[in-house]
Amino acid sequence: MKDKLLKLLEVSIDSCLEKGILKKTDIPSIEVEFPKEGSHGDYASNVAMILASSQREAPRGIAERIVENISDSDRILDKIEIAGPGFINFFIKANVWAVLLREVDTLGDRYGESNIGNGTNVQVEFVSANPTGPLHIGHARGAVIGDTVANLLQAAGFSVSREYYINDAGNQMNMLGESVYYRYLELMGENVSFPETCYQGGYITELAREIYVKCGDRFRSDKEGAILFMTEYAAGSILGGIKEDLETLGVVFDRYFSEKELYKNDDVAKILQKLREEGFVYEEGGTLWFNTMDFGDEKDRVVVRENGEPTYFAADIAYHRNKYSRDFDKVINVWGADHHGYIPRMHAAVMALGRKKEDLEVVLVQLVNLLRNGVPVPMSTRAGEFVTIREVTDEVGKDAARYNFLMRRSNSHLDFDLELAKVQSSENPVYYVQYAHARISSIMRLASEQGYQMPVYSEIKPDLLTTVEECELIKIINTFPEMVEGSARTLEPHRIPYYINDLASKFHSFYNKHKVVSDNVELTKARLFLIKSTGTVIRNALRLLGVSAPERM
RNA sequence: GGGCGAUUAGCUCAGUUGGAUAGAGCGUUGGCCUCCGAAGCCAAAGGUCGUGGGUCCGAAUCCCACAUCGCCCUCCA
Repeated sequence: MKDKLLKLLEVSIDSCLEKGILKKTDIPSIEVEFPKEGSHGDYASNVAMILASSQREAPRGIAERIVENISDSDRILDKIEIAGPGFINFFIKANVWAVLLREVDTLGDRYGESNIGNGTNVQVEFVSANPTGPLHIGHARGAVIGDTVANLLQAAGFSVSREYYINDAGNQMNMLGESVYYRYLELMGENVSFPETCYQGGYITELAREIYVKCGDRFRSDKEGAILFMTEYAAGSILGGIKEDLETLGVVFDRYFSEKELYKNDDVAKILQKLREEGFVYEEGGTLWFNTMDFGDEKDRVVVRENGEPTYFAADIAYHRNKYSRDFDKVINVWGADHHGYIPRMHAAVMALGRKKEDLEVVLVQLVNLLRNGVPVPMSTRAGEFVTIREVTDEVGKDAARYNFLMRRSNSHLDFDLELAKVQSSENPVYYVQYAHARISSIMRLASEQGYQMPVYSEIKPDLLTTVEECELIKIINTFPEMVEGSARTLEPHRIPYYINDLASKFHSFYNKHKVVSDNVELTKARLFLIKSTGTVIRNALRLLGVSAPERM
């Protein structure tokens, strides 16, 4: 509908130019938007006001001429008004709205998809937590946002791959092995003082016990061998647990990429050599520096330490080079907001690799404040006190967990209240939209008991859907594709929950005002078609969020 | 001290990238089930968009300064 109006305006302006009633200046891109106020029409355009400065003329006069030259050949317009400083307000005839539903019917499950991605290969890297402990609530938010961003991009026509980068090569891995080793010694009755720098969580002791049961005291006097083995064992076991936990959230990756591989294949050494050859790095004080300041970073960054070991950053450069070598046109990283300081250096790296800055986009996810009945739940990774993803999903369920993570802009702090999230009432927004879907299903069940088949578009009389509530519902259904598109383009999944909430609200209003199944057969068919379309959109939207659309609840 | 982000109704938050009288949910108050699911609907009350300047026909949105809060300023990951 928007496109049609844009076309009308374009044609009109063109003919004004031909007739010479408008000066041939730069014509800006025309915009049509939804006015908030009902009396301002169904759509409004501000072209006249934008043209005002270049035409050197009052906007209202320009608007008048544009309106006079609009030829509404399809006869969709009820009237056009010029209002305020120079807005052109369009009023659409009530009986043309339902025509828009045809598209929902023909596309079905695919309604909402677009092709702005045009098959571009995109990789979304997210979670990427160290395999040194179970995932906590903050990781869960990143996981759900990353997964949903991937869904959105897919729907927008990108070819998407989900990847988890396993930091299994640094110091923290030795620390993990050591932690298990000390617990292991404790189990055998040795008097050891457990270092403060080690991982304190109870899962470490459990791993030690497992190893003790399987291997006995074999490692008692072989500290080096023990740590090597236990690091490997613990990392594998913890990663396994992470994968299981992610699955309870509905998050599945296409690939897990190990940092160790980068060293094994000499990728880190190779990229350092390449940077050296191309003059992006220099030596100073026994360390190797990357000149990231040349790319806008606030200081240069170390890539090889004084002790000869490459930094995490060096591995990350190698990793990103690897990504681009796999033909990803674009790479999206979902990071915790505490890493925002790393964006400039990563962009520098990407540019040094000969890529455009835009080929790497970073989505920042703010920390989660976990509450129970409004009271903060204390968490400290170091002390091993935290609520894991598993505990959250067990308690509140996948749907409520995901929806709560997705409701807010990812770049703002989130209060996640365990009690609120599992309450099955109006305080909890998930149920509001799911309820709308269940209600639609219920009406359709009733209708089919009375012998109605679910109608397709060609079987209904769209002219019958003309009440305010019906038109409002159709209008919002019609904006779903552009909503998905915008959400994908800006990498802002939170727009979708807001949209569905609106949609559900419009549906409920319609439901409370009008009867779907009535004595009037034609009207019943038309309305059944309307709620069927509504259900399709709710289902499609919830699918993007990874939330189920129940038929009963 | 420097950088980034935030500041919108009592609370939690949106605000379509500069548009008309700033919105939603929760909470509060009052209505709506002999009738397709009341986990719902309708209505009311509630605002100096942190403060002060500036740009613009027009600012919650863009620019500058200040205030408060958070995060980051490792040769840790």
